[in-house]
Amino acid sequence: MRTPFSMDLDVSALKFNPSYTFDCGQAFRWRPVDSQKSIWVGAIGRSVISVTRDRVRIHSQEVHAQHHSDKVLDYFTPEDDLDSILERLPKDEFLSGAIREFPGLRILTQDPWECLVSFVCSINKNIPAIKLAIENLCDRFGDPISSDIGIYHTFPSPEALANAKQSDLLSCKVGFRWKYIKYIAMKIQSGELNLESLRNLSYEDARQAIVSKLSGRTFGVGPKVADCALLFSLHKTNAFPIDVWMSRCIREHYASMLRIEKTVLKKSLTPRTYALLSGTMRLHFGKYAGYAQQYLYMKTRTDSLYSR
DNA sequence: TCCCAGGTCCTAC
DNA sequence: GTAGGACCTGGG
Repeated sequence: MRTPFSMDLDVSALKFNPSYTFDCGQAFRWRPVDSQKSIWVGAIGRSVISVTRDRVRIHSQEVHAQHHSDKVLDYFTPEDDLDSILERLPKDEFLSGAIREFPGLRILTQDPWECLVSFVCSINKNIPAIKLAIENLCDRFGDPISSDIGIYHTFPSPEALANAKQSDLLSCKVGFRWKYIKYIAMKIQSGELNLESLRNLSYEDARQAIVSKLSGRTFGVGPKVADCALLFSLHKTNAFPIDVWMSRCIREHYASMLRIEKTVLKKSLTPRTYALLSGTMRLHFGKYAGYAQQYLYMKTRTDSLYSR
């Protein structure tokens, strides 16, 4: 019987808000464990993690978890100085409101494989259903990790999903996405696509590498899913994913400012339209466009909930 | 019971 | 190039 091990990291300097950061749709496995949403629990790599505003606690039965502490800290993107990033963004009334409303929203640096598969699961699903499917995959195909606060599961390895049977994937409620997940897992397992190797590439080059390997026939990685993986795991901060919410946001707040023809926004989001909108927003917001996107996303969604 | 969901693929023009 | 439909399934 191994002794439960835990250690704390002080993250007060990051000035981050767990609720906004974990609930803004960039990650799907974090859960609040109290009604005030002040403590959140999830897994990073092979460690169970609990998080508050000021500290990150690593719970483990594996002593080598000590060596994970750097990796755990990296997940919270400590190199990003939130104040100066937000300061640098070109302000308008809507973005300023979003930043005031959601202080401490940070962009995480997730595992790229986990992030990519998670966003493939997001295709044509609502957020509760996305969370359910991902949790099912982890329970079914991940490794159990025990801790003093309970048993969790790692995110499945590429090998586990590459070798998974169709029926077992379907039992996780991933639906038609099962074949996308399996094919992507096979590409990673074979080494044909190495996501980690894209870390040092520019946004454009990393994007090209993903799209050339995974876009098109049966792979399920279109421009939106690719941009989410680039922003939320490979930390290409100039990526600007366009989804239905962002289309609405642009139509209502940026179309006239950025001289985007309204007819463009009425049409279905073709690859060309996507490239035009995303490119315009990247040009406008610059190096940290992805941060702007997250704040705008939160604000647009929240405003919509209140106006229902 | 029916519609919709942080999209993508396929087919027909 | 692009519009229109299909797609698994759970939530509202």
